[in-house]
Amino acid sequence: MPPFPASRFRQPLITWFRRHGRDLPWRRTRDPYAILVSEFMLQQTQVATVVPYYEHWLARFPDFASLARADESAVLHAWQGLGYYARARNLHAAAQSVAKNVGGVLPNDLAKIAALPGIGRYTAGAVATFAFDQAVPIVEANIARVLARLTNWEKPIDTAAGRDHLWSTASVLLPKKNGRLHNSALMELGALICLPRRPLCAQCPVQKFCAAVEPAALPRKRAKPRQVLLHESHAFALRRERILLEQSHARWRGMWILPRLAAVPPRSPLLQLDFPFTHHRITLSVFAATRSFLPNEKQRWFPIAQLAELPVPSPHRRALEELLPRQNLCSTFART
DNA sequence: AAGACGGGGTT
DNA sequence: AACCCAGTCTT
Repeated sequence: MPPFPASRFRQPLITWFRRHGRDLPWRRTRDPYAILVSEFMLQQTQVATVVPYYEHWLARFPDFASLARADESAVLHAWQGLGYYARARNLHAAAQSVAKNVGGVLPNDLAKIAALPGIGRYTAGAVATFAFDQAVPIVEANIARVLARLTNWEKPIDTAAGRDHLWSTASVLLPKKNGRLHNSALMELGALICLPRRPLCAQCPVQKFCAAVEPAALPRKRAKPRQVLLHESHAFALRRERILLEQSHARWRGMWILPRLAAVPPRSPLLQLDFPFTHHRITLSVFAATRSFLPNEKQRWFPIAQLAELPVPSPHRRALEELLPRQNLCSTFART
Protein backbone atom coordinates (compact mmCIF):
# COMPACT_ATOMS: atom_id res chain seq x y z
CA MET A 1 0.00 0.00 0.00
CA PRO A 2 1.26 3.50 -0.80
CA PRO A 3 1.66 5.82 2.19
CA PHE A 4 -1.40 7.88 2.98
CA PRO A 5 -1.08 11.35 1.38
CA ALA A 6 -1.53 13.15 4.70
CA SER A 7 -0.66 16.64 3.48
CA ARG A 8 -3.02 16.39 0.50
CA PHE A 9 -5.74 15.18 2.90
CA ARG A 10 -5.23 18.04 5.33
CA GLN A 11 -5.47 20.91 2.86
CA PRO A 12 -9.15 20.59 1.83
CA LEU A 13 -10.04 19.67 5.42
CA ILE A 14 -8.57 22.93 6.71
CA THR A 15 -10.20 24.95 3.96
CA TRP A 16 -13.55 23.40 4.80
CA PHE A 17 -13.08 24.07 8.51
CA ARG A 18 -12.18 27.74 8.03
CA ARG A 19 -15.45 28.18 6.16
CA HIS A 20 -17.83 25.93 8.10
CA GLY A 21 -16.37 25.49 11.59
CA ARG A 22 -18.67 26.57 14.42
CA ASP A 23 -17.97 29.55 16.63
CA LEU A 24 -17.88 27.76 19.99
CA PRO A 25 -17.11 29.64 23.22
CA TRP A 26 -13.97 27.61 24.00
CA ARG A 27 -12.62 28.29 20.50
CA ARG A 28 -12.58 32.03 21.26
CA THR A 29 -10.02 31.64 24.02
CA ARG A 30 -6.56 30.21 24.52
CA ASP A 31 -6.68 30.51 28.29
CA PRO A 32 -5.48 27.09 29.50
CA TYR A 33 -7.89 27.24 32.44
CA ALA A 34 -10.93 27.89 30.23
CA ILE A 35 -9.84 25.19 27.79
CA LEU A 36 -9.40 22.74 30.65
CA VAL A 37 -12.85 23.53 32.04
CA SER A 38 -14.41 22.98 28.61
CA GLU A 39 -12.62 19.66 28.12
CA PHE A 40 -13.73 18.32 31.50
CA MET A 41 -17.31 19.31 30.78
CA LEU A 42 -17.22 17.86 27.27
CA GLN A 43 -16.17 14.40 28.45
CA GLN A 44 -19.10 12.21 27.37
CA THR A 45 -21.33 15.27 27.15
CA GLN A 46 -22.63 17.03 24.06
CA VAL A 47 -21.67 20.55 23.05
CA ALA A 48 -25.16 22.03 23.37
CA THR A 49 -25.50 20.72 26.92
CA VAL A 50 -22.14 22.12 27.96
CA VAL A 51 -22.37 25.69 26.62
CA PRO A 52 -24.53 27.21 29.41
CA TYR A 53 -22.62 25.37 32.15
CA TYR A 54 -19.33 26.57 30.69
CA GLU A 55 -20.41 30.22 30.62
CA HIS A 56 -21.76 30.06 34.16
CA TRP A 57 -18.69 28.22 35.46
CA LEU A 58 -16.24 30.79 34.10
CA ALA A 59 -18.28 33.58 35.67
CA ARG A 60 -18.37 31.74 39.00
CA PHE A 61 -14.78 30.40 38.98
CA PRO A 62 -12.82 32.59 36.52
CA ASP A 63 -9.37 31.10 37.10
CA PHE A 64 -7.42 28.28 38.77
CA ALA A 65 -7.03 30.24 42.02
CA SER A 66 -10.74 30.90 42.48
CA LEU A 67 -11.63 27.29 41.77
CA ALA A 68 -8.85 26.01 44.02
CA ARG A 69 -10.15 27.88 47.06
CA ALA A 70 -13.84 27.03 46.49
CA ASP A 71 -15.71 24.54 48.69
CA GLU A 72 -16.45 21.16 47.14
CA SER A 73 -20.14 21.79 47.74
CA ALA A 74 -20.02 24.97 45.63
CA VAL A 75 -18.13 23.09 42.92
CA LEU A 76 -20.68 20.27 42.83
CA HIS A 77 -23.49 22.80 42.79
CA ALA A 78 -22.09 24.51 39.69
CA TRP A 79 -21.82 21.06 38.09
CA GLN A 80 -25.32 20.00 39.12
CA GLY A 81 -27.22 18.38 36.25
CA LEU A 82 -24.17 17.67 34.06
CA GLY A 83 -23.60 14.21 35.54
CA TYR A 84 -20.37 12.25 36.04
CA TYR A 85 -19.68 14.30 39.16
CA ALA A 86 -16.23 12.77 39.58
CA ARG A 87 -15.28 15.18 36.79
CA ALA A 88 -16.13 18.15 39.03
CA ARG A 89 -14.17 16.71 41.96
CA ASN A 90 -11.21 15.99 39.69
CA LEU A 91 -11.29 19.45 38.10
CA HIS A 92 -11.35 20.94 41.59
CA ALA A 93 -8.37 18.81 42.64
CA ALA A 94 -6.53 19.65 39.40
CA ALA A 95 -7.03 23.36 40.05
CA GLN A 96 -5.65 22.96 43.56
CA SER A 97 -2.64 21.17 42.13
CA VAL A 98 -2.04 23.85 39.51
CA ALA A 99 -2.51 26.64 42.07
CA LYS A 100 0.43 25.20 44.04
CA ASN A 101 2.73 25.57 41.01
CA VAL A 102 5.10 28.53 40.72
CA GLY A 103 2.95 31.28 39.20
CA GLY A 104 -0.13 29.10 39.48
CA VAL A 105 -0.03 28.18 35.80
CA LEU A 106 -0.83 24.98 33.94
CA PRO A 107 2.31 23.21 32.63
CA ASN A 108 2.50 23.10 28.84
CA ASP A 109 4.10 19.65 28.86
CA LEU A 110 1.87 16.76 27.79
CA ALA A 111 3.10 14.33 30.47
CA LYS A 112 2.67 16.88 33.23
CA ILE A 113 -0.84 17.72 32.08
CA ALA A 114 -1.70 14.02 31.94
CA ALA A 115 -0.53 13.59 35.53
CA LEU A 116 -3.38 15.77 36.83
CA PRO A 117 -6.46 14.00 38.21
CA GLY A 118 -9.26 13.33 35.74
CA ILE A 119 -7.01 13.88 32.74
CA GLY A 120 -6.39 10.93 30.45
CA ARG A 121 -4.83 10.61 27.04
CA TYR A 122 -7.52 12.55 25.21
CA THR A 123 -7.90 15.49 27.58
CA ALA A 124 -4.13 15.93 27.98
CA GLY A 125 -3.76 16.08 24.20
CA ALA A 126 -6.75 18.38 23.83
CA VAL A 127 -5.33 20.91 26.29
CA ALA A 128 -1.88 20.68 24.68
CA THR A 129 -3.29 21.27 21.22
CA PHE A 130 -6.09 23.77 21.93
CA ALA A 131 -4.39 25.85 24.61
CA PHE A 132 -0.76 25.56 23.47
CA ASP A 133 -1.16 24.72 19.77
CA GLN A 134 1.00 21.63 20.05
CA ALA A 135 0.98 19.02 17.27
CA VAL A 136 -0.17 16.03 19.33
CA PRO A 137 -2.81 13.51 18.27
CA ILE A 138 -6.21 13.42 19.91
CA VAL A 139 -8.98 10.86 19.51
CA GLU A 140 -12.49 11.34 20.90
CA ALA A 141 -15.87 10.19 19.62
CA ASN A 142 -15.94 12.45 16.53
CA ILE A 143 -12.40 11.78 15.39
CA ALA A 144 -12.79 8.07 16.16
CA ARG A 145 -15.75 7.91 13.79
CA VAL A 146 -13.94 9.85 11.06
CA LEU A 147 -10.82 7.69 11.28
CA ALA A 148 -12.68 4.37 11.48
CA ARG A 149 -14.45 5.27 8.25
CA LEU A 150 -11.47 6.85 6.54
CA THR A 151 -9.51 3.61 7.04
CA ASN A 152 -12.54 1.29 6.78
CA TRP A 153 -11.73 -0.23 10.18
CA GLU A 154 -14.39 -2.91 10.52
CA LYS A 155 -13.30 -4.36 13.86
CA PRO A 156 -14.57 -2.84 17.14
CA ILE A 157 -12.91 0.44 18.09
CA ASP A 158 -13.42 0.04 21.85
CA THR A 159 -10.73 -2.61 22.27
CA ALA A 160 -7.00 -2.31 22.73
CA ALA A 161 -6.41 -3.05 19.04
CA GLY A 162 -9.08 -0.58 17.95
CA ARG A 163 -7.70 2.19 20.14
CA ASP A 164 -4.14 1.52 18.92
CA HIS A 165 -5.32 1.77 15.34
CA LEU A 166 -7.16 5.06 15.88
CA TRP A 167 -4.35 6.76 17.77
CA SER A 168 -1.71 5.70 15.28
CA THR A 169 -3.92 6.85 12.39
CA ALA A 170 -4.34 10.21 14.13
CA SER A 171 -0.55 10.45 14.41
CA VAL A 172 -0.06 9.70 10.72
CA LEU A 173 -2.43 12.51 9.72
CA LEU A 174 -0.91 15.04 12.08
CA PRO A 175 1.02 18.02 10.64
CA LYS A 176 4.23 19.24 12.32
CA LYS A 177 2.71 22.67 12.89
CA ASN A 178 -0.77 24.10 13.44
CA GLY A 179 -1.91 21.23 15.63
CA ARG A 180 -4.86 23.21 16.95
CA LEU A 181 -6.25 23.97 13.51
CA HIS A 182 -5.81 20.40 12.28
CA ASN A 183 -7.33 18.73 15.32
CA SER A 184 -10.22 21.20 15.45
CA ALA A 185 -10.97 20.54 11.79
CA LEU A 186 -10.89 16.76 12.15
CA MET A 187 -13.20 16.92 15.16
CA GLU A 188 -15.54 19.33 13.44
CA LEU A 189 -15.77 17.08 10.39
CA GLY A 190 -17.06 14.33 12.66
CA ALA A 191 -19.51 16.69 14.35
CA LEU A 192 -20.98 18.27 11.19
CA ILE A 193 -20.41 15.93 8.21
CA CYS A 194 -19.27 12.47 9.28
CA LEU A 195 -22.42 11.96 11.38
CA PRO A 196 -23.13 8.75 13.32
CA ARG A 197 -26.21 7.50 11.46
CA ARG A 198 -26.41 9.38 8.20
CA PRO A 199 -23.03 10.75 7.16
CA LEU A 200 -23.22 13.61 4.63
CA CYS A 201 -20.61 12.10 2.31
CA ALA A 202 -21.69 14.23 -0.65
CA GLN A 203 -20.63 17.33 1.32
CA CYS A 204 -17.43 15.83 2.70
CA PRO A 205 -14.26 17.73 1.78
CA VAL A 206 -12.12 14.58 2.04
CA GLN A 207 -14.47 12.01 0.54
CA LYS A 208 -11.95 10.99 -2.12
CA PHE A 209 -9.57 9.83 0.63
CA CYS A 210 -12.20 7.75 2.41
CA ALA A 211 -11.98 3.95 2.24
CA ALA A 212 -15.33 3.25 3.91
CA VAL A 213 -17.46 0.73 2.02
CA GLU A 214 -20.53 1.29 4.18
CA PRO A 215 -19.75 4.38 6.27
CA ALA A 216 -23.04 4.38 8.18
CA ALA A 217 -22.17 0.93 9.58
CA LEU A 218 -18.93 2.24 11.14
CA PRO A 219 -17.53 2.45 13.69
CA ARG A 220 -18.42 -0.86 15.30
CA LYS A 221 -18.45 -1.27 19.06
CA ARG A 222 -18.56 -4.18 21.44
CA ALA A 223 -21.98 -5.34 22.54
CA LYS A 224 -23.30 -3.50 25.57
CA PRO A 225 -24.45 -5.41 28.67
CA ARG A 226 -28.18 -5.83 29.00
CA GLN A 227 -30.14 -3.39 31.11
CA VAL A 228 -30.54 -4.27 34.78
CA LEU A 229 -33.65 -3.21 36.69
CA LEU A 230 -33.21 -1.84 40.21
CA HIS A 231 -35.52 -0.44 42.87
CA GLU A 232 -34.51 2.13 45.44
CA SER A 233 -36.58 3.47 48.31
CA HIS A 234 -36.16 6.90 49.85
CA ALA A 235 -37.93 8.90 52.53
CA PHE A 236 -39.67 12.24 52.29
CA ALA A 237 -39.47 13.76 55.76
CA LEU A 238 -40.79 17.28 56.21
CA ARG A 239 -40.98 18.98 59.62
CA ARG A 240 -41.75 22.67 60.19
CA GLU A 241 -40.72 23.76 56.68
CA ARG A 242 -37.52 21.74 56.85
CA ILE A 243 -36.64 18.66 54.88
CA LEU A 244 -34.36 15.81 55.86
CA LEU A 245 -31.60 15.05 53.35
CA GLU A 246 -28.52 12.89 53.51
CA GLN A 247 -25.15 13.41 51.91
CA SER A 248 -24.37 10.58 49.52
CA HIS A 249 -21.20 8.61 50.05
CA ALA A 250 -21.76 6.42 47.04
CA ARG A 251 -22.94 7.16 43.52
CA TRP A 252 -23.41 10.88 44.05
CA ARG A 253 -20.65 11.36 46.58
CA GLY A 254 -20.87 14.75 48.26
CA MET A 255 -24.31 15.58 46.87
CA TRP A 256 -27.55 15.70 48.88
CA ILE A 257 -30.31 13.15 48.28
CA LEU A 258 -33.53 11.99 49.93
CA PRO A 259 -32.62 9.62 52.81
CA ARG A 260 -32.19 6.07 51.64
CA LEU A 261 -34.46 3.42 53.17
CA ALA A 262 -32.95 0.01 53.80
CA ALA A 263 -36.28 -1.76 53.35
CA VAL A 264 -39.36 -1.07 51.28
CA PRO A 265 -42.06 0.22 53.66
CA PRO A 266 -45.38 -1.69 53.70
CA ARG A 267 -47.38 1.18 52.17
CA SER A 268 -47.72 2.85 48.83
CA PRO A 269 -45.13 5.45 47.78
CA LEU A 270 -45.86 9.15 47.44
CA LEU A 271 -44.05 9.11 44.14
CA GLN A 272 -42.26 6.77 41.77
CA LEU A 273 -39.93 7.85 39.02
CA ASP A 274 -37.71 5.96 36.60
CA PHE A 275 -34.30 7.08 35.53
CA PRO A 276 -31.68 5.38 33.41
CA PHE A 277 -28.24 5.01 34.92
CA THR A 278 -25.42 3.59 32.80
CA HIS A 279 -26.83 0.16 31.93
CA HIS A 280 -29.30 0.17 34.84
CA ARG A 281 -32.87 1.31 34.92
CA ILE A 282 -33.66 2.50 38.43
CA THR A 283 -37.13 2.93 39.84
CA LEU A 284 -36.94 5.45 42.65
CA SER A 285 -39.79 5.21 45.16
CA VAL A 286 -40.33 7.95 47.71
CA PHE A 287 -42.27 7.18 50.88
CA ALA A 288 -43.66 9.53 53.50
CA ALA A 289 -41.46 9.28 56.58
CA THR A 290 -43.14 7.90 59.65
CA ARG A 291 -42.99 9.66 62.99
CA SER A 292 -40.39 7.18 64.19
CA PHE A 293 -37.88 8.30 61.60
CA LEU A 294 -34.57 8.95 63.33
CA PRO A 295 -31.92 11.02 61.52
CA ASN A 296 -28.40 9.61 61.54
CA GLU A 297 -25.07 11.41 61.34
CA LYS A 298 -25.04 11.68 57.51
CA GLN A 299 -28.40 13.42 57.57
CA ARG A 300 -29.42 17.03 58.15
CA TRP A 301 -32.59 19.07 58.24
CA PHE A 302 -32.54 21.88 55.68
CA PRO A 303 -34.91 24.83 55.38
CA ILE A 304 -36.81 24.51 52.10
CA ALA A 305 -35.48 27.93 51.09
CA GLN A 306 -31.93 26.61 51.29
CA LEU A 307 -32.48 23.74 48.85
CA ALA A 308 -31.64 25.81 45.79
CA GLU A 309 -28.08 26.27 47.07
CA LEU A 310 -27.43 22.56 47.65
CA PRO A 311 -25.97 20.17 45.07
CA VAL A 312 -28.74 17.64 44.36
CA PRO A 313 -28.56 15.08 41.51
CA SER A 314 -31.24 15.33 38.82
CA PRO A 315 -33.48 12.37 39.79
CA HIS A 316 -33.75 13.58 43.38
CA ARG A 317 -34.23 17.16 42.23
CA ARG A 318 -37.12 15.99 40.06
CA ALA A 319 -38.65 14.14 43.01
CA LEU A 320 -38.41 17.25 45.19
CA GLU A 321 -39.89 19.46 42.49
CA GLU A 322 -42.82 17.08 42.32
CA LEU A 323 -43.37 16.59 46.07
CA LEU A 324 -42.70 19.99 47.63
CA PRO A 325 -45.51 21.88 45.84
CA ARG A 326 -47.93 19.24 47.16
CA GLN A 327 -47.12 20.37 50.71
CA ASN A 328 -48.82 23.73 50.36
CA LEU A 329 -45.63 25.60 51.01
CA CYS A 330 -44.50 28.70 49.24
CA SER A 331 -41.56 26.83 47.79
CA THR A 332 -38.65 28.87 46.64
CA PHE A 333 -37.09 25.70 45.36
CA ALA A 334 -36.00 26.18 41.81
CA ARG A 335 -33.22 25.18 39.53
CA THR A 336 -30.63 27.92 39.43
C1' DA B 1 -10.30 -6.23 29.57
C1' DA B 2 -14.46 -4.99 31.79
C1' DG B 3 -17.36 -2.24 34.58
C1' DA B 4 -18.74 2.15 36.85
C1' DC B 5 -19.99 6.54 36.27
C1' DG B 6 -25.31 10.91 34.40
C1' DG B 7 -27.93 13.19 31.99
C1' DG B 8 -30.03 14.85 28.02
C1' DG B 9 -30.63 14.77 23.12
C1' DT B 10 -31.48 12.11 18.68
C1' DT B 11 -33.16 8.44 15.80
C1' DA C 1 -36.22 1.77 23.09
C1' DA C 2 -31.75 2.10 21.61
C1' DC C 3 -28.09 4.84 20.57
C1' DC C 4 -25.16 8.72 21.10
C1' DC C 5 -22.00 12.00 23.37
C1' DA C 6 -14.83 16.71 22.97
C1' DG C 7 -13.58 9.89 28.47
C1' DT C 8 -11.39 8.51 32.93
C1' DC C 9 -10.67 5.62 36.69
C1' DT C 10 -10.73 1.38 39.26
C1' DT C 11 -10.78 -3.59 39.41
